[in-house]
Amino acid sequence: MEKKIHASSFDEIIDRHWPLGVKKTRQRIEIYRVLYSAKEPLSAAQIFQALLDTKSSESYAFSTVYRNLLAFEKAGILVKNILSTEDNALYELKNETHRHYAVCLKCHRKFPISTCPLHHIAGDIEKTLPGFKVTGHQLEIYGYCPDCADISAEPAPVSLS
Amino acid sequence: MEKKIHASSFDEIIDRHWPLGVKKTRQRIEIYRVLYSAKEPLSAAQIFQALLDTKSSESYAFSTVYRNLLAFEKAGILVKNILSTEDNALYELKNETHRHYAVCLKCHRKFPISTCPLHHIAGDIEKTLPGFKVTGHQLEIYGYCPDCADISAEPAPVSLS
DNA sequence: GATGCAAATGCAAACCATTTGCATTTGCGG
DNA sequence: CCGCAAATGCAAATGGTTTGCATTTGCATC
Repeated sequence: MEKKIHASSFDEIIDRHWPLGVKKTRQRIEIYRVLYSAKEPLSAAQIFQALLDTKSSESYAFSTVYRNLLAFEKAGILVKNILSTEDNALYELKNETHRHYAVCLKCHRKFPISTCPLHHIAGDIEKTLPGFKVTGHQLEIYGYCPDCADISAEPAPVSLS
Repeated sequence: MEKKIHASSFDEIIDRHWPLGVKKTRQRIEIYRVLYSAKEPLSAAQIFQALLDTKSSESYAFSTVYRNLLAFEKAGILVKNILSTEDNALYELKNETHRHYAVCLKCHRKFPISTCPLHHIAGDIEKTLPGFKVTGHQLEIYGYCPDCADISAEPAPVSLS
């Protein structure tokens, strides 16, 4: 595009990624901004809080956050995760590289892992479930992160798997 | 009561699998029985209903089901799953072989798949997150089962991944 | 067997993330 | 600049899960 002397970074990003058929509102843009700058999946509450923090002068409703997360999900630019360790859903933009996380059962931090094992199972599914059309998947690894593994006083591991 | 000659199958199973330190109550045994005879992960509501169906003469409280599912989980004989497609948790006994499921986004049926890809990633995690102690994992495949894939009128796929 | 006490149960109310109804505002095509 | 469908804010509803408390029950002990 002819643009660009240095041209605004975020507006361009928005323009490049904004899903077709989704109306651009102030609230949606801010929610997108929060998600975009997040380093890990966020809960609706975290997103709502972030909105208040950065633009405390403007108003936001919790329901708007939920409705727009759903809109983003339907538009295909967002993934909703539900982890066994959390009692609420986590949301993450989908544009960039596909990732899974290792979740610490103690501190609840999420560490991205680089590999995705879908290829390894795809063939098997073809065989075991002929006709099943795979559209997505979810994987989490549970355990204890280096920081929490040391302190051996682990409270009732509740080992999954 | 006096033992049988033919020694009942289920009592033996119970005895063999019952976790140490968990008090045996009528309700817990019945909950175990329901889980044991289930062919797929069940919700708390399904378990509760099954209790009423089989032993309608006796009383059961919803809270007892939840409390005992938690007790079983802590005792390490049960896994709690939260799928993105369901709005409630699903529970499954852990004794038998470790399994994952392919979940149909339309009819919500769960089809067990035979492979578990953990081995494939274990090495990678060692490398990427040295010191992370893996204790478990969760994986689901989403898509459309043969029955639902045919009927092409798929409502808003909401593709995960 | 009978007894006692901690643990388990039933019931109802509390919780809390998420959803929904409705009146008002806003984006955006004409 | 207008008009209307779509989006928002607010508050109330929803629904799965948890919790407080009085009562019952498993089980170890006598």
